Amino acid sequence: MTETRFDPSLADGRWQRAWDEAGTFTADSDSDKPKSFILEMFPYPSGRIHMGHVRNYTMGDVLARYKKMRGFEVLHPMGWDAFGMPAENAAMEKKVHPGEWTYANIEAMKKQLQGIGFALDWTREFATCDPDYYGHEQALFLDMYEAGLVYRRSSEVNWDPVDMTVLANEQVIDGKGWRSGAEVEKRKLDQWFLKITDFAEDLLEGLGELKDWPDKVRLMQENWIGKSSGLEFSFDLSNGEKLPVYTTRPDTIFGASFCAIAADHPIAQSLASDTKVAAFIEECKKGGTTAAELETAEKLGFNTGVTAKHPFTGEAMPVFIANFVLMDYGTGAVMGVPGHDQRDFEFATKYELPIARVVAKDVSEADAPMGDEAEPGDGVIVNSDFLDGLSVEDAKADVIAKAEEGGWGEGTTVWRLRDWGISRQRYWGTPIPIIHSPDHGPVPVPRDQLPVKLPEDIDFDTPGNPLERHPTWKHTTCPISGKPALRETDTLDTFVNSSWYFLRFASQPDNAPFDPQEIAKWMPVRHYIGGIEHAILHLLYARFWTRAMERIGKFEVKEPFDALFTQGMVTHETYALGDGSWLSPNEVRKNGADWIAIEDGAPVTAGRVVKMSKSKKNVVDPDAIIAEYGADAVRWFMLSDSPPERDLPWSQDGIEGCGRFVQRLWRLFQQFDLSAIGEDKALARKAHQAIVAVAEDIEALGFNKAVARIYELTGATEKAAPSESRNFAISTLMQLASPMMPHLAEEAWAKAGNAGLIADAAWPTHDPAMLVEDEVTIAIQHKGKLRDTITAPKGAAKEDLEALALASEKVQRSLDGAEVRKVIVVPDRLVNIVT
RNA sequence: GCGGGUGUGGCGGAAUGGUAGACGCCGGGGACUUAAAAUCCCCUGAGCUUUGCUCGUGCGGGUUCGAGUCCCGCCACCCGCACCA
Repeated sequence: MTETRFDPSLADGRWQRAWDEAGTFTADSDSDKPKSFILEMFPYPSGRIHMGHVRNYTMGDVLARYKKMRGFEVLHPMGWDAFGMPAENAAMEKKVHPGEWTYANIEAMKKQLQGIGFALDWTREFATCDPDYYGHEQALFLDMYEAGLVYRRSSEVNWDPVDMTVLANEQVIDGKGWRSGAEVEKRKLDQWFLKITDFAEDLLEGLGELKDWPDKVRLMQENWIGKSSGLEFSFDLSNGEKLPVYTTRPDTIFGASFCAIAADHPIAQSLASDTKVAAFIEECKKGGTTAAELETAEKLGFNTGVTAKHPFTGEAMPVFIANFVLMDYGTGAVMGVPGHDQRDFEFATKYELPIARVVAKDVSEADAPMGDEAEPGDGVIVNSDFLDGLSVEDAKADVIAKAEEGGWGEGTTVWRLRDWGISRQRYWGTPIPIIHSPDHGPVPVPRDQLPVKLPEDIDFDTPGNPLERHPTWKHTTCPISGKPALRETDTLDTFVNSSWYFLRFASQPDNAPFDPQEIAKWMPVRHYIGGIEHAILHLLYARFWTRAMERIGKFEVKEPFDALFTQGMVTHETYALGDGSWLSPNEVRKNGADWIAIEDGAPVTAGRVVKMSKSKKNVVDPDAIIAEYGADAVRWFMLSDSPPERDLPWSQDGIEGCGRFVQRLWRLFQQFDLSAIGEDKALARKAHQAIVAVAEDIEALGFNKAVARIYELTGATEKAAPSESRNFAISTLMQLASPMMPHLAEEAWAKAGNAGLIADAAWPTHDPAMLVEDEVTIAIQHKGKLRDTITAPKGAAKEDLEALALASEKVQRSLDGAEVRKVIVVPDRLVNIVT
C-alpha cells in the first residue's frame, strides 16, 4: 500500500461540512437518551479567537464528543457575551458603531471556531446584544423587581473630573483616568442593586453540595461570602448620639482605645459643617474604589473631638473619621483594638493612641510588652476584668451574653458579601427597563413594551453615556399617568448577561426567556469549563441568578453547574530588544544559542514565559497555526503535556511535534491489514487497558494523561507484527483519538471502509479479562532504598516474595551480613528489608 | 492589604504513603539518501573511585520500615479583590 500524507487543508473542511450537513451535533431535547449539557464559558467577541479560547473549547469538545460516544444526548452550544466596553472603545477610536463592530467580530470568530472542528450545536447560537436576548433579560429583571429583589440606593463610582465620566476600575491607572490623566475621585450616584445578600446563607450552604467543583473555588467563594459572627452594639457618644459598631472580636473589648467611622458615615456627614471635617471627608474621596487601593492606601484619620463611652470601663475614647473604614461593611463604624488588629495597630501608632494587651499566650504574660505588630492570634484573655483567664472563644460568648442581658448589644451574623450593583453608565449594555415618573417614581416598563431597544443613532464624540445625551430616546411617558417621564439611562452590568445564558441555550422559546420543561431536561450543566479568573464573580452571580429564578418559581434548579473545571492559561516566551520593547515570536529567530531580530539581527533577550497578551506581543494566532498544521495538531497540542488546570506554554517545537504525530498516526491507520492473522496477547492487553484508562482520564478531565496513553499504545502498536490484535489496536486508537483529532479519525475511519461517521460511533468496549497482568515487577528495598527488582507472578504469597528478595545477590551484597530485623512486604509491589 | 493557588531533569510534566522522572519536546549518536526533508533505531537527572555507589522533587525541620505525596515553619512566583470580560 502506498503511504499518503494526511492533508488537513482538505480533510478538515470536508468533515466539518459532513458534520454540519448531517446535523451530527444538533441536540435533540426529545431524545430518550440520557442527557449531558457540556458548556464552556462563552467568549467576548473581541475580534479574533485566541489560543486561550482554543484550549478552553478543545477541552469541552473532547468531553462532548466522548459523552456522545458513551451514548449521551449532548448539548454543546456556543454563543457570544457581546456587550461590553471594548465595543464602545472601538466606537470612539475607529468611529464604528458598537453593534456593527461586535457583529463583524462574531462573524469572523464563528468562522474561526468552525475551522477548528468543534462539535457545537450552532442552531442555538445567540449573542447577548441581540434585542431578543436582552429583551428576555429585561423581563427577568422585572420579575426580580416585582419579587422585591431589586432596589435603588446611592453608591460610589470612580469619577473622572475632566472627562466628566464614570470610569471602570480597569480605566483607572495609578489613581488617574486612563484618557484624561486626571486624579480620579469617588462620587456617589443612585444605582440599582440586586439583593444577592438575601441568598448569602443559601449560596454558602449550596457550596457543600458542589462536590465536583475544585476545592479552591469553593473556598474562594466561601471567603468571599464571608460569614462572620460577632457583636453589634452602640457606644454612647459625648454629643448625645449613639454609634452602632460591629466587631468580630468582642473578646478584646477591654483593649479598645478608639472608634473609627467611615467618611460617608451619617455622623461624619453631620459634623461636616466644620470646615476641617469637610476637608478631611473631601480628602477621603481621593483615589479609586477598589479594595486593593483602599487597603493599601496610607491610613488617615481625623479626630472628631467627639468621644465614645466604653460600655464596661466608662472610659471616654476618641472617635475618628478614618479612610480605611468601609460604609458598606457592618455598620460603617468599628471599635479600634490596636493590640490585636493590624490595621488598628498601624492607626494607633500613627495617632499615638494607647496599645493595650488583652490577649496573651498565658496568664503569666499579661504584662508582656507588645511588639512592633498586632497579635491577632489565639490565647488567653488578660487585663480584661471579668474576662481574665478565659479563652478567646469563651470570652466572645461571654461578652455577647452580657451585652444581650444588659440590652445594649446583640450577637449578630455579618456577611462580607455585598449586594450586586448592576447599574452602568454606558451605552453598550442591556437598557434597564424602568421609567422615572415625576409622580410615581421608578415604574417598570410594561411587559408589552419589551424589549426596550438601544437607539442606533448615537454619538461617541463627547464623553459620558450616549443614552443620557441622546436627543429623544430617554423621553417617554409614565405608564401610570401618561405624563412625560424619563427612561432609566443606565444599562445592566454585563455580568447579568452571563448569569443566565446557559438557560437560554437549554431552551429558547420566542415568548419567554425559557421553558421550564426544557430546562428540566438539560439543567444543570454537567460540565462547565472556563478560566479561574471567573472563580468568584461570574460563578457566584450565575449561582445567585439561578437560585433567584428558582425562588420566584421559574423552575426547580438551584445550582446551575454540576461540575466546574477551571483551565490554565496559554503562555509563551517573551522577546525583548535592548531598549525593553517587545517583539512578537515571528519577528525573532534563533541564532545558535541566542535569539536575534529577523529584521536587523539585533540581539534579543528571551524572557519569562507569561500569559499571551497583545502588550507583550507574545501572541500566536490560531488561524496561522491551523493553516500550517491543521486543526487536529492544534487540538492535540492544547491537550498534551500540561495538566489542563495549569498553564500551557506554547512552543513552535511543540506544535511541530504534534503535526508529526498526526502524520505518524495516519501512517499507522493505513496499516490496517485484513489478511493478518493470529493473536498478540500483550498488544491486545495494552489496547484493552488503554480503552479503560483513556476513558477514566477523559472523565477526570486529565487530558494530558489520556494523550500519554495514546502515545504509548501508538508506540506499542507500531512495533508489533501484523496480527488480528494489531488490527484491533489500530481501530481502537482511531476511536480513542477521535474526540481529540476528529478530522484525522473521520478520514481514517472512512478509508478503513467503515460506514457512517466515527463521530456517531460508540466508544470501544473492553474485555475485563484482558486487563489483568500475569506478572508484576517487585521492588526490593533495603533500609528504604531500592536495591533490586524481581519479577513475580501476580498475587504471589508474602513469604515467597520475602524469600525471593533475600535470595537476590544485590540484596545480599547490600545487607553485608547484617541482621534482618523486620521485612515489610506489600503484595505485588515491594519488599523492604529493615536491618 | 486580604483571599486563593503553584513550585519535580535543559523544557512541559508522570507517580492510591511503596521502583522518582511514565509520555512528549529539546539535545547527542547512528541507519536510509548523491544530498536534504521525511522516517526509523539507540542514548539522554547530577556527580563519582562506574559489575556499581552517592546525591536528587523550592528552602529548613518533623512523622514513618518507607515522603514528591502527610505535619510544622519559611521563600519565590502567579491569579482574584465587587465597573475588564
